[in-house]
Formats: sequence, structure tokens, C-alpha cells
Amino acid sequence: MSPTLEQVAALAGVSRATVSRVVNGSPKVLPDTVAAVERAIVELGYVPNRAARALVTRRTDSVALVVPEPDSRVFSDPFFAGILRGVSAALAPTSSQLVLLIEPSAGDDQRLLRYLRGGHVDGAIIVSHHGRDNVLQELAQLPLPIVFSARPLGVEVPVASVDVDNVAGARTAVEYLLSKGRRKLGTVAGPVDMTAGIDRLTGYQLVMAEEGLPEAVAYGDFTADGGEQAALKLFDEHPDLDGLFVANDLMATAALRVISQLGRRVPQDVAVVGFDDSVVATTTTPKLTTVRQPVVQLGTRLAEILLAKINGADLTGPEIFSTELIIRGSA
Amino acid sequence: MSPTLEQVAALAGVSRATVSRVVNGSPKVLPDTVAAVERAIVELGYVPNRAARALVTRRTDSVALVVPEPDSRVFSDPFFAGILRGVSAALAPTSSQLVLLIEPSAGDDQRLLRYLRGGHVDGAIIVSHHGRDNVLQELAQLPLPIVFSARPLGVEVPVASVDVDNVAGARTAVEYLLSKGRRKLGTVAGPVDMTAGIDRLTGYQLVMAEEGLPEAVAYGDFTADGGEQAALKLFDEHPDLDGLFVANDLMATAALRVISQLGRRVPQDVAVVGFDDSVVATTTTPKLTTVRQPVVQLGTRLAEILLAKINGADLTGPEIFSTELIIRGSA
DNA sequence: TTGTACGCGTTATCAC
DNA sequence: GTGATAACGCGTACAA
Repeated sequence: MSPTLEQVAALAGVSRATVSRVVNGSPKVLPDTVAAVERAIVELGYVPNRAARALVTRRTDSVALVVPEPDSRVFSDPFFAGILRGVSAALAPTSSQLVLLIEPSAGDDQRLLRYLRGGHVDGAIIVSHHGRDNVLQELAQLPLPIVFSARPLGVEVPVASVDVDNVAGARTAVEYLLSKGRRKLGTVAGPVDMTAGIDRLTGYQLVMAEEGLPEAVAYGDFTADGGEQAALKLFDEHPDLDGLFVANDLMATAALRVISQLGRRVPQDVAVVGFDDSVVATTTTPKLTTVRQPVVQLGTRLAEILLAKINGADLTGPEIFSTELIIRGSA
Repeated sequence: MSPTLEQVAALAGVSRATVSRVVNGSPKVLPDTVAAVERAIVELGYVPNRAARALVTRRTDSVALVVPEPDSRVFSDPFFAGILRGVSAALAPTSSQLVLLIEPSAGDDQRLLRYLRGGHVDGAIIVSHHGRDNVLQELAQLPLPIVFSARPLGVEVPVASVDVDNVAGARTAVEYLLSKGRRKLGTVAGPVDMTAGIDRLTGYQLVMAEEGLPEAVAYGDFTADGGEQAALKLFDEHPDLDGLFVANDLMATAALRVISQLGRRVPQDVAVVGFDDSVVATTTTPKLTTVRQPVVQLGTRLAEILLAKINGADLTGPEIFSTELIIRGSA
């Protein structure tokens, strides 16, 4: 069994209370006493009992990363991986641990909400891309510090969130295509129940409207297969496209294949720009020109905001990061 | 503040002890009493306090997923994503939560070990691909239920582990190339400090030896860049290769590009087989023929074994899963 | 500055 | 079958 405060106190020749003060860095302990206690701590290999501490402080020193979608796609998503890295990096110097909460099956919302309400964690980061989930609204109203990655669709109450400027990112992509002299621009958009899908389409539409150019849109679901269907449909309806903005890299790889099967060359005949700058962006021929989002940074900020809220800060509203166009071979 | 056992007991007109029995499903409670208590629980929205419970039971109802490598690559690795899905699926019906432990920077081993020794979790799953880490040995000897994903290199004590049969998987790939009439086979191997790197190379070497064929090996580091270097070196030294086994998909995508830049066609001139069946396998042209490993299943089994060990089972030794060849366009 | 004593919410061991 | 009651390890008023 691991040693307790009591044993450390006995060895150091002081009381439990004093040891506790040393452990928690109280300023009013004599240097000599501190030294003695610390020696005892090292000698015994003392580690505070988290449960006992949590019981009295009502802090668990752990935060949750919630993925309220049974949709397994989230994991293979490089976005999620980046968020994870950022969050864990920000938490590292802290005493807080990261608890992963994944909704195993659709409709198991209550279990999740109960857990969060049960005081098992000090706060939660919600990583959800799909809107319309009525869970989001409930999550937002929990009496618990919460931060959303991406502004949650359909949630009316003010919440703290961190996101990338998808509209601006899409604009950059489309404007880049224009700068290359392309005028017949189409887009493979994402699902309209995700902010990323909506906003990136909006960015495209805004530029097209400003330029007085006609739109050409097909919808995919952010998967390779969906992207393929959408690209086929798009080129079927608009065979003369000379530029294409695809709402994410995975669909863009499919578009590349479709274009080549149609006997057209990238980027000579059709220039293609993706979004994400994920691993797949460099596995294609030619490599993808794409819009990079600072995912790790997003995760870091998410954790920082949450920790601040846990410590009483009153932060609400979105915090927006900008994107960067990464130019490779496809456009 | 959330309600306590005491309050539930008061409302139900019974004692704390009885409520506790109901909550924990003790068989010896009168049905009527159970009903009354359950009603009170629902009415109050009672949720057991984890800290208080952990304090007395000495069980935390949480297990750790440990990534003892500051190497950020792990996250973008589809392998990790699959493991995560499997583990969390297996944990879902349980009361156990998943705590993610990531070593923020090299050499911070002590912090990790202290945490694990501190009784904050009931057990741990170690996801480590690199060997040579002296942490692994220490982890293996912790007085805590532990399971390794992949047999830990350099660890002498017997441990529980779950892995895929990398040697057999590589054999399948190479034998498939042979069955296609290819005889000049090369391989882009992974790093020799990872079991996956070593074993996949071994599989290739075994088949070549059996067939009395000469080896052609170049080493990469499982990244696209590393794969490119290795492929260039390999074709420089062996320009006449007609078949290539690459130890992972990411490097295989780079090999595809190199081969095409060399003016040779895939699969007509050079047939290529990868390993992993990750997302990138379908983003290339042609799509990759590759060896799929059941990552989700691996994760599930990892969690199952850990839970069994926590409950007292004495499981040690490796558990091996088999792979499957997925035939696409590259071979 | 340090020690004493109580309470945090549960589970477990007794009696009844 | 059910109810007292003693731990579990720690933080913190309060007293000294």
C-alpha cells in the first residue's frame, strides 16, 4: 500500500496538517520543517491520494474530452488527432488529467450527461462537428465549465468556443484559384449539418457572388467515397470547370482521381485546392494545394480556456483562428 | 451540490447502508425496498460520488491509455485511432473511464511512473511502438495490471500483450507478389527499433530465403519523406525490381510517386504492396494493395485483457491476431 | 508557525 | 433484510 500523510508526518516528526501544508505549498511553514518533510516524502515515495483529496476539495483535477458522436470517423480524422495533441500539451504542466468520453452508441446521451453532472470532472471540452444534435444544447447548459471546438450548431445560449475561420479559409482558396486565371470554379462542399461544411461553402459563394461568377456546387460527406460521387456529379453537370475547391482533403483526393479518369490533367486543365492539410495531402500525385488549419494550437487554446473557466474566469463567445494556404502541385 | 446517499436514504425512509446496497445491486434487499430507493434516486437525480467510493474501495474505475512517446506521430497514426476506438468500445459497457496519459517530453518518465504507481488508475494499456525505451521495462514491473500493444522490445519479464502477426502479414504480401510472377522483389523496411519494423522485414527475408531469391532492402522511418528516400535508394541500387513490399502505407504512397517519377508504371512494371490499410491506401492512383490489421479488434482485446487482469486473472504472454491482404490496384 | 479535530460520501463489518 | 458505525486519506477552521 502506498504511504499516507500520516506516515510521512510520523517520519518527519510533525503533524499531518504540516505535511499537508508542505505538499500544497503553503507559504507559512518554516524552511527547516519543509526540508524535513520533503526528505520524508522522498524517502517514503509519498504520492497524494487523489480520491481523498477530491473528496474534500471537490476538485477532481481531471477534465473530459467529449466526443458525442458514435460516428467512428472522428478518430481517423487528423483534426481530432491534432486537437488531442494540443490539449494534452496544454494539460501536461498542470496537475489535470485528460479523461476521454466517447459516446459508444447513438442515443446514449443520458449516460454522458449524468457522468458530466456527477462531478467526476472539473470541466469538459466538446469536440463535435455535427450540429442538430440536441445533446449539444443540453451540454451547453450543464452547470460545469465547458468549451466547444467549433461553434455548436443550433445552440442558442452563449458558449465558449474555439474555431478556425472556415469562411475566410475557403475565400483564400477560391481567390487563389482566381489569381491563377481560373474562372469556371466549382466546389465539392461538405455536409450542411456541420459548421465546417456550411462555412466553407459560404466562403466559396461569397467570392463567386463578388466576382459575378456562376456557382457550381455538389455535396459530399467528407469521405473519399462521398467525394467521388460528388465530383462525378459536378463534372457531369459542369464539364468545363477549370478550378475546383474541395471542402476537405480526403474528398479532394477522390476528386483528383475522378478528374484524371475523365482524361483531364491537374493542375493544367483543372486546378484543385483542398482543406485541412492532413496526411493525405502529400500522398497524392500531384500533391495537394490546401488550406491548413492550426489544429494543435486549437487544442491548446481549448484547454487553456477550459482551465481558466475552471478557475473562475467568465469566458464566453467564439475565439477564431486563421488559416494558411499551403501551395503544392495541384493548383 | 449533488445529492448524497444520506439524502436518498432520508427520502426513501431507509438507512444509508440500504441505499448503498441497492446502488451496488446487492441481492439481499426486499423488492419493495429496492423500488422505494430507486424512486428516491430518480427523484433526486442521485449519482454516486466517485471520489468517496474510490477512497474506500481502492478502485478508481478508470484505466489509463499510456503513450510513452513524445513523438507526436503516434496521434496521426491510424493505428492509434483504431486502438482508441476498440478500447473505448470495450470500456463503454463498463463503469471504467479512459484516462489518456501522454508523455509530454522525452525524459519525463518519472512523472508517468509516479502517477501510475500512485493508484490513480486500476490498470494501464501501453501503446508503444518504439523499443529501447528503458521506460518499458519499468512499466512492465509496475505493481499494477498492465497490457502492452505490441510485444515490448527489450523487456525481459513476461508481460501480457496483444499484437498482430507482422511476420505472417509480410509473408502474405511477398508471397502474393511471387504468385503474380514477380521475382525481383525489394522491400522498404521500417525502423529496426520497432517490432513492426523488425517483424515485417523478417517476413520478407524468410520468403526470399525459402525461394532462394536475393534480398533488396532499404530502410525508412514510416514517414512519407523517409519512404521517398528509401525508395530512391532502393531503385538506385536495384533498377530492375519488378515487385516491392513496403512496410507501411504512408511510405508506400511515397514509393508509388518515386516509381512513377522513374518512368515506370504500377502495377505493370512494378507491383507494390503496403501494410496497414490506412486511409491513405485509397487516396493514391492506383489504390494500394495492402495488408490490413484488425486495429479496432486489437484495441478491444487489449481492454478486455486489462479488465480481466484487474479482476484478478493472471494473463501473461502475447496474444496474436492475423492480418488480411486487401487487393486493390497497385499489385 | 504548528497541532487538534472534524467532515467530505462511500463501503464494509458488525449486530439486530 | 436492515441499521448503526467505523474506516478510507486528506484539507482546513480553529485553537494553541
